[in-house]
Amino acid sequence: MKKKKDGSRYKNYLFNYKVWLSTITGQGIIDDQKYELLKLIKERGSLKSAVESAGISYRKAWGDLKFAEENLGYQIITKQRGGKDGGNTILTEKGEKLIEAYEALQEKFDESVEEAFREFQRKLKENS
Amino acid sequence: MKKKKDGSRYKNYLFNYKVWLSTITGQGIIDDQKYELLKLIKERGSLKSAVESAGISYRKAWGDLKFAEENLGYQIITKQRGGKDGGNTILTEKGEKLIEAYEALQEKFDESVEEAFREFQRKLKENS
DNA sequence: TTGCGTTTGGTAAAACAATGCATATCGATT
DNA sequence: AATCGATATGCATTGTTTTACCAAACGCAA
Repeated sequence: MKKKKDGSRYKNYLFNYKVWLSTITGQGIIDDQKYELLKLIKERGSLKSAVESAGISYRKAWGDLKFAEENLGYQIITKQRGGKDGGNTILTEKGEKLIEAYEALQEKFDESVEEAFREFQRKLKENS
Repeated sequence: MKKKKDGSRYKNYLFNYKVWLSTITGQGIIDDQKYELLKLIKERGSLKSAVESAGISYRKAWGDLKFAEENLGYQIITKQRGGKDGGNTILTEKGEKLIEAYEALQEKFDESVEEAFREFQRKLKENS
């Protein structure tokens, strides 16, 4: 337990949650990291640029996206090799829908998290 | 997309979520696995017996519990070495409170998950 | 037709996490 | 005091995940 400057106290830990899609065997398909990656692809137009901005390896991001598409059963990005800029990657309609839906999902969870956490804290302190 | 015997269709992926406590640097303190471990300790009275039942290594479970206590700032178990049975591990009051509160947390989340997932699916299919 | 920058994809290395093993400690019971 | 079974903990080994590196394919533009 630490004390902040304003005198209020807070536990030295954080409350976390995560929502994601996986295969039936548990391998991740879409999670927060991939959502961020897709957003970067959308705003930058290339996977290379996106991973550099996100600070993750191209190899992994590329493999993850491939795996995600294989398991979702549809394309979320369209990729082009060659051309004046060397190539590019953009989101498909479905890709856009996916990040929108995922975003809404996160928000929905966020709403209940605050309350759930408070209830958790309160329950912990019950007559102790 | 697969088709079930009754003709209904379902996506070939699962919806997952997880809630847990972590340090401010992201290291896990209490999650579902540790919750299960604590429940086993409660019903079996020893860490050794609990890990054998859970199928995880004693080394890790022991380290995890130590880390959890250090970061929560209080004891969740009391351990005894020696004695007629060689030793034992039981939950403290606070340990009991913790698993109760965590359980309630899970339940609270479970409630909203179903609905959130349905909404997610619906949103994905919007005019597509 | 050569160059450029990106996607594609294989593979080795590195980083990280979990397990196994060994050994010590403890304390009620015999 | 000797025993016994569980806790305590360091360290080597194994296992898994991520990164690094490389070479090739691609196609527009100069």
